[in-house]
Amino acid sequence: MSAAEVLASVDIVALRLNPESKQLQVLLYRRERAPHEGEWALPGVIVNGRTPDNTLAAAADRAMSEKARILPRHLEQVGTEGNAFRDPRGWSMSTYYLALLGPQVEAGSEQLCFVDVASVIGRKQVLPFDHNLLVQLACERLASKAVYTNLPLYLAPERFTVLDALNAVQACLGHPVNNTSLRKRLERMKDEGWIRDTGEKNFPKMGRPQQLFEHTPKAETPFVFDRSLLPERSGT
Amino acid sequence: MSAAEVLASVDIVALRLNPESKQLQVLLYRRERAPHEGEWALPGVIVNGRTPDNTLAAAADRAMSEKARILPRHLEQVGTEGNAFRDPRGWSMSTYYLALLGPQVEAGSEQLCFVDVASVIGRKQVLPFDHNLLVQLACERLASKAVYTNLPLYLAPERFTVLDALNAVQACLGHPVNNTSLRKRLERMKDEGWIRDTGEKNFPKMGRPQQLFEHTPKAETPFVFDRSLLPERSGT
DNA sequence: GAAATAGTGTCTCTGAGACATTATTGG
DNA sequence: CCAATAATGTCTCAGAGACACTATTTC
Repeated sequence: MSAAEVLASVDIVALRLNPESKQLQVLLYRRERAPHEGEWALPGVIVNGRTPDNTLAAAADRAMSEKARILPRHLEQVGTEGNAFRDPRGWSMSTYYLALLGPQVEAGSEQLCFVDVASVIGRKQVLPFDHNLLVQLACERLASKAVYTNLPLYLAPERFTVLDALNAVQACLGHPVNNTSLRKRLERMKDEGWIRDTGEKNFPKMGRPQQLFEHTPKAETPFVFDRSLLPERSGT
Repeated sequence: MSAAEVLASVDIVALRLNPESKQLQVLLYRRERAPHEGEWALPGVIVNGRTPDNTLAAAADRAMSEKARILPRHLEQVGTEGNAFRDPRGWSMSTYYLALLGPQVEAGSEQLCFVDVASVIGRKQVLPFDHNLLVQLACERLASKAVYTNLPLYLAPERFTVLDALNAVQACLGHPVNNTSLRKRLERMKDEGWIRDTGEKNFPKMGRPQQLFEHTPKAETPFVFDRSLLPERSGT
């Protein structure tokens, strides 16, 4: 049996919105074992018949609970990178997941930290293996889904304002989004029972108070809008 | 090294449009080895450090060329199923790809055949492992992309008519599509250089001849439309 | 009351979709 | 000429997007 096998892991790209900068950040875990012991990398677990997981999804859950100690609001498989070069131990594959966290989530441990996604994708922060690439691909998945689903709302506070939602969408897409369009989308989601107006208000330092909404997803699969928020068709 | 490893494979869900019925069909391969020797299953290859592939994508290419002996027009990774139950040999994973073929492609061998996707998804045709599920998930990926991209055109003949394109889109989506909308989409693709009017005509048995177009993709990534062909928002 | 910010209303534009009209073939 | 089918044009509708205007707070 051994001759037919390969090294496999599940890695998590867990994202949150930095409450101050409104930029996307990714959760990193300080590796306890070689290779790359002590370096910051994506949290993940090895999978095989000897680890406790019966499925890949269970392994992803275990990576979140054991390593990250955070229950994500959203978790989906993005893809699998497998090749002969990514791990010094030989041919290996990583099935990587996108996890979305609320902005109030803290690292809360010496083993964990959040770093800006931009610095990871821009290679200013270099991660071991091909983890820079995995972060980039997971963010691309998020961006493409943010165009036509409510996925960004999983990054907003539990009770959110229109501005919170706008910040989340813009962080995912990487470009500014029309305020009116977003309001109409929220209005539609409210009509369909996906968000609720709590009736309460948030009182900023200045200006009119903001309505507080609550995200009440009706299904595992995200809410789908039938038109996109694509920036513009550039004459490619 | 052996204790940390797992059985991994790449499997291909290769689809074509049946030229007569205009229904989606999936390519099957008669298994040469146990388990499930002699049964019809998805074509695939084992991956590990001893097989000749340096990457998963290379393994997918090898599965197409060695087993299916067909060069697909489009090939993309859909996901990875991994668990303790899907293979009698133990914990295993399959990274599965969606491949799109032209309608003129024939099985051309005793080892290969095409069967209707509907009978696979409906479990009238039972495949080994979890291959029924893999076919279903790949078709769902195709359907969701057909809503807002040109992916169905990879299933149409090289020189296609509007009706060919319509049949392809409808087969992917599983519901009827507005003729005017599709025409406008083709018009837009023509303006952007993604399809070309050959100037030639197809002469059916009766009626006005049909313009013949040619698909001339400008990139690996599909053409993206900014509104969907979703059937209607049902009051969920 | 002024500044600041949130929320509403209105208008335009684009593309989906329904449908009528015109065009081009074979019999 | 008629049947059959393709191609074109017209109108409606919904949602993105721009922007003016109104509302509600703090200082």
